[in-house]
Amino acid sequence: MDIAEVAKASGLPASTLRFYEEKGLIQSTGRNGLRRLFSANVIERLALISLGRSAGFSLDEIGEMFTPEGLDINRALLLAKADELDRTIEELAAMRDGLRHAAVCKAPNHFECPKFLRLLRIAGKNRFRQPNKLKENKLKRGVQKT
Amino acid sequence: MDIAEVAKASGLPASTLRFYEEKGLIQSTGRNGLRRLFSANVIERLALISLGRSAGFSLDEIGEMFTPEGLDINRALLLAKADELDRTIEELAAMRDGLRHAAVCKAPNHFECPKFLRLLRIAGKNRFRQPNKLKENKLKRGVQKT
DNA sequence: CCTTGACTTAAAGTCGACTTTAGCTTGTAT
DNA sequence: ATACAAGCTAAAGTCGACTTTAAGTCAAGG
Repeated sequence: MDIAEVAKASGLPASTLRFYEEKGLIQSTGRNGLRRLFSANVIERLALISLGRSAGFSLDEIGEMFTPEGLDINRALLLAKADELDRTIEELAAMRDGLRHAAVCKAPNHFECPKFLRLLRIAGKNRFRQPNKLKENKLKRGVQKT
Repeated sequence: MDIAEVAKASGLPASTLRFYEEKGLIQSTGRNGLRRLFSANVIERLALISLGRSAGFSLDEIGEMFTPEGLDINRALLLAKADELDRTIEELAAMRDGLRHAAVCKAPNHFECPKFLRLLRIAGKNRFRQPNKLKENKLKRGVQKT
């Protein structure tokens, strides 16, 4: 299949496919002139990559999970990520509760509110970040070059 | 207090404090020569900012919550973030379960495993990202300019 | 008075995952 | 045979939140 077909089947733009190939995450099976040719199983591989990304793996980490023959799941790494997710989930849950409290708390100064102070303590422990432009990108991507 | 004191009290590097001031998130009360002077309440403000970051707010969003007089918590925004966190937590939990399953699943091809396929479906819905270099940065920061 | 170390600024650099651009090349349809 | 849409490459740009760098200022201690 050519790159456009892969793009359509995987939902990823061609630029991303080229980028992934350059990174060694997928391979093309050959060329027809200049044009890359892919075998159908690249679709599964891309699904795996998307999955990994969703689970919080970096592209490099995902790359390390693949062996020449195919995917070689590193079980220890999976379990470590799962544990990491557990910790993240706990922190996010605490934050969520704190936010809901803050929204109704009527203490004039939040620093006098014990719940708020607890929240502050939790927050101090860790910093994580989330992007906030993902949907926009998805939308743009869908609309691109109509 | 001068910037070094604020840095120490807040745990943030001076460069970050200047950056936040430039962004309008904090203000200095004046100067002693070139040097910024801060009033003590900037510490609380910084705690609030760190809290917001931990809860997933962007600096711009945090900025919008402050009014000239101080902080003016936008309750609707807080609740919306809390709901967003709920959704994120659900997805992360599904991912975590999927990872744990994948680590023990012995199906030769994961695409034949229904649990795995369900995971794939969930992953397809959303993409979120997490950084992976935060601790390193923190460590480096502690060691800097010994 | 002079050194010095903490502070200042503006501008550039970093990180990860891509996207965009500019300028070519080519398979395919007419 | 020729046009042209679709592919190609290398390089630069983007986003957010900072950090780093280079070059300059200056208050305070000796």
